[in-house]
Amino acid sequence: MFSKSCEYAIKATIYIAVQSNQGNRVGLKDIAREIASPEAFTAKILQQLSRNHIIDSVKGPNGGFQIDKKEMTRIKLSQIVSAIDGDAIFKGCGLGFKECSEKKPCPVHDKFKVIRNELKTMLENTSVQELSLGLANGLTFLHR
Amino acid sequence: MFSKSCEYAIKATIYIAVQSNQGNRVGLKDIAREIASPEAFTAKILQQLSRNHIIDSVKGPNGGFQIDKKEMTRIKLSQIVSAIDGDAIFKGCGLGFKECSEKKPCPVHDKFKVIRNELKTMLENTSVQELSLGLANGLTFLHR
DNA sequence: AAATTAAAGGATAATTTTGTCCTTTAATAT
DNA sequence: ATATTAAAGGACAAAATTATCCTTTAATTT
Repeated sequence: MFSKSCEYAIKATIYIAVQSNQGNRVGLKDIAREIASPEAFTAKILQQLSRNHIIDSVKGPNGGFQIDKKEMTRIKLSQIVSAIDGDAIFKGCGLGFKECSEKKPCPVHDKFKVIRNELKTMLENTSVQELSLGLANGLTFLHR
Repeated sequence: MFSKSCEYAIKATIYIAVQSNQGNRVGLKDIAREIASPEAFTAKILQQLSRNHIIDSVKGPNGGFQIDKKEMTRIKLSQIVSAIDGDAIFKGCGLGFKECSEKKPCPVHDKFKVIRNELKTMLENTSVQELSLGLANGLTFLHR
């Protein structure tokens, strides 16, 4: 569904959100350990998230990553997915056709459209804030 | 969403279905041309479909691929997807966790579950027969 | 200002997915 | 029986994704 990079991105963002809510800025090592991801690879992903203004990064001692509390409800899963995987999953054809539309649909177009739109809606309506709450409250988990 | 292999598999199966409904057995070259896929790569995929009893293959002169008409309504999209991509898309966690369950859910578990189940249901209830009709009737397309 | 800390970024490597080529096997037709 | 046809299968290659290592840049602390 999502690329590995995107999975890491979502996990990392949620973890950073939890920590930011507690007033903590977190470093790469911390994040990679917490979400069980390769450190250097995770660094690249965090860079992308930072460039896309999904997270903030601070260099130097006591540096690290954080998310502005006021922005946290604004950030939706869809933005993370778009930033890392692009928007093929929201807009793309189920069979990968470039030109697949209402007037020239592929065989699965109508059936696929329904699912794709529901996925899109779900991602657009799910905030990082919301997901971080479940994690902070111990209702959800980022590792086994 | 689906791998390239799986996209080819679905396209090929639908095309074979249309031809089988018209009493034609079709060869690899024909299929690859029609669905705009690399020939040798498509051959591998057709082998997998054949091994999984989704299509039948016949060697030698006038050989090729076909689908039993009586079986055609039985074959669902879900079987093609399972055969080629496995069942991660039906069962897997949205964030890729091995152990993600109701009692130990990942942060997106509840929201993702809904979409995944709808996708599963759609694929399980969509027959190749059904999709081949739209194509045969000129309502849907396998190329631009 | 100098030393230290941590992210940014470039280069490279491993793995997986996608794609190609060539030989073998099995069926049909002559 | 032999030749021909077309799928099956093995080995290999290219491309994309995932992952690692090392240097540079930008902060903070001393």
